[in-house]
Parts: sequence; C-alpha cells; structure tokens
Amino acid sequence: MNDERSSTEKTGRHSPTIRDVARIAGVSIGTASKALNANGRLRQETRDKVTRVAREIGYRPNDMAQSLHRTRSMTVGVLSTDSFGRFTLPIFQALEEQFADRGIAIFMCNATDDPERERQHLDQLLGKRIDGLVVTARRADKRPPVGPLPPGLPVIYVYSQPDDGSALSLVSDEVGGARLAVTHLREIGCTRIAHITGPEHFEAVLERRRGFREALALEKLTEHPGFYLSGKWSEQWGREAVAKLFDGVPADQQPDGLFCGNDQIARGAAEALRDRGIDVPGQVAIVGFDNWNVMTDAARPPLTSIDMNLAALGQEAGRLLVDMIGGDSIGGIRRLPCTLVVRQSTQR
Amino acid sequence: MNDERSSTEKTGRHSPTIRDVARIAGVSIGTASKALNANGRLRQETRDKVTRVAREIGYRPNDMAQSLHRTRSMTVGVLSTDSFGRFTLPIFQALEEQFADRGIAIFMCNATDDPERERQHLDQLLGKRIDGLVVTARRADKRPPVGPLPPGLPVIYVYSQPDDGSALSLVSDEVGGARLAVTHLREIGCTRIAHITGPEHFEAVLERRRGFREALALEKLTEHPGFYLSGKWSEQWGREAVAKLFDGVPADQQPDGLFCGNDQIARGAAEALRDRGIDVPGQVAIVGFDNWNVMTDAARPPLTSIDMNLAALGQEAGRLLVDMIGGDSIGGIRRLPCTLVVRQSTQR
DNA sequence: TTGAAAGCGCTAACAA
DNA sequence: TTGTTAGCGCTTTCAA
Repeated sequence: MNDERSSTEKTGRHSPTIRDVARIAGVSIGTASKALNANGRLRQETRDKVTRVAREIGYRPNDMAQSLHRTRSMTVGVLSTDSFGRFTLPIFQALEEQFADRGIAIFMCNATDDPERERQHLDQLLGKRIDGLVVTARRADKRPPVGPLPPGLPVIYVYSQPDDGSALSLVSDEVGGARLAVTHLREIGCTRIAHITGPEHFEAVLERRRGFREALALEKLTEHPGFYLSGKWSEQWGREAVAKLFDGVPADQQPDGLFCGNDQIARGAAEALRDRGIDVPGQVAIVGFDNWNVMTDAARPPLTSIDMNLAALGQEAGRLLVDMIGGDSIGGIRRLPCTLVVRQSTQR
Repeated sequence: MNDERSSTEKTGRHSPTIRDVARIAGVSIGTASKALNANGRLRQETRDKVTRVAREIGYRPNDMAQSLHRTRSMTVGVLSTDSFGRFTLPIFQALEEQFADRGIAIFMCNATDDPERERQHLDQLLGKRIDGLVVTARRADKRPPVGPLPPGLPVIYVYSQPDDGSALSLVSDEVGGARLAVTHLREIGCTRIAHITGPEHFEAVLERRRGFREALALEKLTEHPGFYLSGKWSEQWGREAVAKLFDGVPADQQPDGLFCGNDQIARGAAEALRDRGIDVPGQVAIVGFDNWNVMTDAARPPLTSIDMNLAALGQEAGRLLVDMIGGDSIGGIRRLPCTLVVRQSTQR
C-alpha cells in the first residue's frame, strides 16, 4: 500500500533501507535480506541484482535494527575515571584494536572523580545495551565498584581494582616490577640502594615500596636509614631528594643506586647528580619506573626503567572481556608482569 | 496471547522490557510508555505504580529501539588518525564533556595512518547511524577527506583539515601563536631572535615559521642568517641547535631570544644554555610552543610557552557539531587563537 | 526460488 | 484515563 513512499520524501537525511533496495531491485524485502546476508537459496541472478542495487544506492544495514534481534549490540563501554591520562592511553589504544578486530564498537566515557557523572554515563551505556564494560581508574588505585549493573553483564577493571575484590581485575605487577629494578641494581654491583618515590596515598607507591623491600631482603641488603623518600611525582622532587641523600653526607654513607618511583623523579635525580659532578652510572646507577620515553630518552644519561606493558594489559583485557561476553565466567585479580628496559643509567 | 512469557525465561542475560513493566504493573504497554515518558494524561496513581515497578525491576529503555523511531541515534563518532596522542587528548576530553552534557554518546575509533582501517571504522559508524562525525588528525596536518559519507551527515575536522577544504575544519591559529611569541620576545627587549623548530614536513612547522617571519617584519627586525633551524621535535635537537647558534660564535652574533617550535626543543635549548653558563632569561630569553607543563615546569628555568587551547578547540568543536546536527549548515576553516603563557624563561 | 508476516522494544496516533 | 495498533529497519520462520 504505502510501499510506494521513497525514503527521500522524508525530511532530513536518511540512509537507504533494505526496503528501498528491495523496491528498486523489484524483489521482496525477505528476498533482499537473504541476498545481502548470503544465506537461503536464491537464484544467482537475483542475488547479484540485489547486491548491485545495494551498492549503487549506498545501502548499509542499520546496526540498531539488527541488534534488536540478536542478543548482542556489538558494543562495549569503556568508562574511565582518570581523565584519559598518560597511563590509560596505551590501554585504550590496545583495547580499541582488540575490539575493532572483532567488529565491536566502543563507547568511550570519562567521569573523572565524579560519581554523579559516572552514574549518568553508566545509565547511558546500559541504555545502549552494551555487551560488556571496561573500567579504568587512575594509577592502579582501588575504587568502589561501579553499579548497580544488570546481573550477568561482563565487567573488567583494568589498571584498577574494585575495593571489594568482586569482579575481574587486571593490573600490572607493581611489586614484581620494583623487585626487577632492585635485583638489576644489585647485579651491576650496587649495595646501597635508595628509593625515591611519590605520595603514599597512591596504591602504587606502597606496592613498589613493598617490592623494593622484598628485593633488598632477598639480596641480603639492608635498607639504610633515610634511604626511603616519599614526595611528589615530579622532577623537582627528584632533585630535592638527591640533595637530601648527597649534600653534606659522607661519601661512604651515600647511596650507589637509586630506584625511583617514576621516570620524572628519576630524571630529576639524574640531573641533580650531573649538577654535582657525580657520574651516572659510574658512581650511582638509576632505575626509573613507567618507561616513558619522553623522559627516559631525554635524560642525561638515558634512563633504565621498568615498563608496565600497558599495551599488553589492554590487549589481555580486550581478550578476556570478549571471552566473558562469549560466556566464560572469570574473576579475581590478575597481575601482568613488568619488564626491565636497560639504558645507559645502569650500563657499566 | 503470549504476553505471558517473562523475559527471564529467555536464554542469556536480558534486560527487562517495557512489556515486563506493563505486565507487572497491570497496565497496557501504551500506558506504561506514557507513564515513563511523563507525557499524556494519566492518573497520578497509575503513573506512580508504573514508575515504581520500573524502578523495582531495574527497567531501562532500550536506546536502540528508541532510535529506530527518532531520526537521531544520539551518538557521534570520533575518528582519530593520530593514535590518541598528547594533542588529541585534551580535545577528546572537551568533546566528551560537551556531548555527555547533551546525552550524546561517543563511538571512539582509531585508525592511525591506515586507510583500510579507517574505511572499516567508518563503515561501522555509519552502520550505527551516528548523528555526526568528528575527525582528528596528527599535528594539524592536512589529510584526504574521509568518505564516502551519506549526504548531509555533519562532519567536523578538528586540529586537522581536509586537503580539499570542503568541510568545516577547526584548527588553532599557529601563525598567530608564533607571532605572539616573537612579539613578546621583542617587548622584553630581544632583537636577535632565532627560531629552532621541528621537521618541515609538518604543516605546523611551516605555519609557525610564517608567523615568526611575519612578526619579525612587523617588529622591524631582520632574520639573521642561520637563525632558522629545522630539525627534530626533541630535547636533543634543542641542545644541538644551541651548539650551532652559540659555540664558536662571536658574542655579538649570537641570538638574544629563542622561539622554539615546541617545548621539548625549548627545554633542550634551556639546558644547553645552562650547561654553557649562559643566563636564561638574562642573556637569552626562550619561548616554547604547546605549553606542555611536563616540560615547561620541569625546565630550568620554567618555560614561557604558547598554548593552543586545545580544550577550547574541543569544546567549540562539540558545540559546532551539535549545531550542525540541529540543522545549521556551516563550513570553512576556523582558527582559534593561541595564548601566551609567561614563565621565568622570559621574565626579566 | 520467492513472498508474506511476525516480532525485536519502543513511541505515538487513534480508539474506546 | 487507558488500550490498541501501526510502524521504526531488520531477520527469520513459514507459505506459496
């Protein structure tokens, strides 16, 4: 009856529908659908005609209409509570790749430290009937679990963990990373190793310190008084800490190795030592954390650092979420290993 | 007839539908819809009952079903050809905020220098019936326009421009930024200003150089031979460039002001001058570009820099795209002004 | 081999 | 004030 109406009659932009294809090709909608989805028994001739028409008028199936049938929306939500920072970035990138490869689209949301906004975003995502959810937070800190969520919705926390330990959580092994650093320093001959790091309200600071101490114990080294310094995540603090460790301190009480909580601190430390004419790595070796090449490469000398392999974290997260969407039920905390990247600051 | 079936009977997870709400509340679907959308004339009692039931069973309307009606999917696509880099980041953030405020969800895609992948992403986005598209590219370089797109789909290029100048494009005024820098140097007394910058295959390098030269002319200053140096975007290059400009050069032929193409170069330059005992800003003043605080704040002295106001760019882009979705038809290139941020490196 | 029709979850026009 | 119904664009039986 009103099959006659063309989509162009309607107001505003409008993509061609399968009805348009069918009408122009002179077949029924059902036939057009079969032809385009390459299933059902159809004459080759019909099939060709339909696909040709579809191409000509630029037909593209409406995913939303499709999703109404399937149980999958083929979308996932990525909810960040760290404003798209330097750390979540490589994770996003890897996630994006993983999902894109599987034809899954990503809804990206940001709710930096704003529970109200987080609630809104979550609402929206659930309205979109996402198939899964990735939650990332800042610097591996614990956070309250998002929610409430419909039961059965796959969720994965990346580079962050819910404080009730309920859901699947993927983090990097900070303790292990710190141990790598100390062991490496020990291997190149350091025996008096100091740890300059960031603010203690960061979960990461505590974990790295634990790794530092465990490794010292393992290597039968002692932590000398004043060799643990907590401050800010800045180059400035790295310089200040070196002043505390070296200025007016007898040579035999100075450290011969520095394990720094991040690369900025490490770079500040390297520069401060350089200012004082102390040779790196000759007299003092330095290991940083993050392997942020902007810092490691520009420092003099270039810095050895611990890499958290955030891209790998993102990849693994993508794979796991896909598995969960597929029906696997997995949970608990998984820690991915860090890697030591050696540069001149520890090359003797 | 089969209104009896409950959604829980079905396999897999499944959100409650409006039919579930209606059935439990003992009203028709139409009534439930009216109640939930707060329109139509309904008894308050009925309205309350329906909303209560909806809340209890955790009902949330299915956006995809809704979008099938409206002409809007309430989603936009953001397609990046620069791997979520440092520059696109603040833009994303601002975009995200703009759209989130209007209940628009964002599909985030990345297709770093891969036309094939770009095609796939675009396909997917069109399948999702996005209401608008944002395209960002790396460092303000020109790029071929994305496409083909359905006619009438609002598109905006941010921090990038299509090389056929067809669509709306929002970039920062690099030329103006460079002029700001030079004028500022002139104002604090510099007369021999050099420009150390990045690789010339970057559009930004050419534009900033143009601004540099225009400002010199305006200030009646001459560009001395060897005072334009193009290299890499690194601190290392900043140091090397300083060596070229100062080592073995008679004092009266050395520059007294440096305008650097980015903050890394500026920082490298500052350090190199420091190594040589040349006072900054006393003998040589420095202005960087990007206002990347990781660099500007850690440099000694902290760097004056040009800020491209990328967040403002993102905000404006969001607003414009929303306007276009609303029916406005706008095009052409718009340049947003840069800002000078003064720090010690030019404070005399 | 093709067409007709039901239904995914929702809204809106029209009846009752 | 409430119920019924016709779609939105698509897939998928079931008939023809």
